[in-house]
Amino acid sequence: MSSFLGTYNISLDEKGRFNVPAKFRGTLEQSGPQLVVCAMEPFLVVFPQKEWALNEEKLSSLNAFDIEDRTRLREFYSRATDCEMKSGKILLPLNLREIAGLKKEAVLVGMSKTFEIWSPDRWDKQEGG
Amino acid sequence: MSSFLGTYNISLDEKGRFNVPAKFRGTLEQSGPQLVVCAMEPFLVVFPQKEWALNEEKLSSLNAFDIEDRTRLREFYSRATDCEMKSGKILLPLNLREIAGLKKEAVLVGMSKTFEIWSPDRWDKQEGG
DNA sequence: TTCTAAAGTGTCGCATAATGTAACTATATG
DNA sequence: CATATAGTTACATTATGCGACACTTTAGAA
Repeated sequence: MSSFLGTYNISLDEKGRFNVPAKFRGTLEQSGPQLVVCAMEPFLVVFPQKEWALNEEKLSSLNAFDIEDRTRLREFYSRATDCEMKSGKILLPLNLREIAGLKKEAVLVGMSKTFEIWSPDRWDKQEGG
Repeated sequence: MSSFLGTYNISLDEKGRFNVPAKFRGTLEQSGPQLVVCAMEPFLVVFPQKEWALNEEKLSSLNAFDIEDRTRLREFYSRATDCEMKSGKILLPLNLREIAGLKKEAVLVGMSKTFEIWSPDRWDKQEGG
């Protein structure tokens, strides 16, 4: 077990926090409350700490002194935020909510090792299309 | 979690200091308050002491008798300044502020092991483009 | 040296944002 | 229905960012 599966409709409070669904909570707690949220264009991706570390390893092959490589690294890191689950909740920073077009409602989508956060209308669009 | 992530809008005081965001502060404190700030053309890069040392190692593989290598080394070292975080703040020397076009506002961009400092307009330009 | 201006440093308080707690509502389970 | 669990809202508490100000140090001129 312990992988993120399924789709959940959740709501954000006025500060941008949401309750982690009970089934996700168990999976998250296995790797500690630390996690990284990263904007990937139309949606957000939540990485548990370990999973993020694996990603960083892949990125470490890029050369920080090469302009193009550095730009790619920047795109990735600049839109990431480390946060943690506290009292069963995760706070999404304002800038990430804006990038993802999140207001009051959101859709969580399990992706096995990670899960995604969509705005409901974007989700419906890509579901329908 | 000890890596620099995310984007922060910060402001410089009249002396050119800025408050290090709380999340960066923890990461910085792990390697001591000592750090090196280095100009990399349109922006500045802040290296914690340890990370700077690793970089020096890499650069030491360059050949000091090769003109091009030597030029790269010179570019790198000549525009670096060592400074430190004091009372949670970092003072950016005037010459570096001028190189980066910094006035009152700035954008901090996490790059995992280091972070960058941009002037807001340059940052918007490279984001949009 | 002494004076003066400029640059660097520490601290405090306020406004705002982040966080924890608890109460309340909804949904599921038997 | 009664109970338990999950989800939501609201409010109290705490932390953070930032400006203001005072003090210290440095550098140069007289």
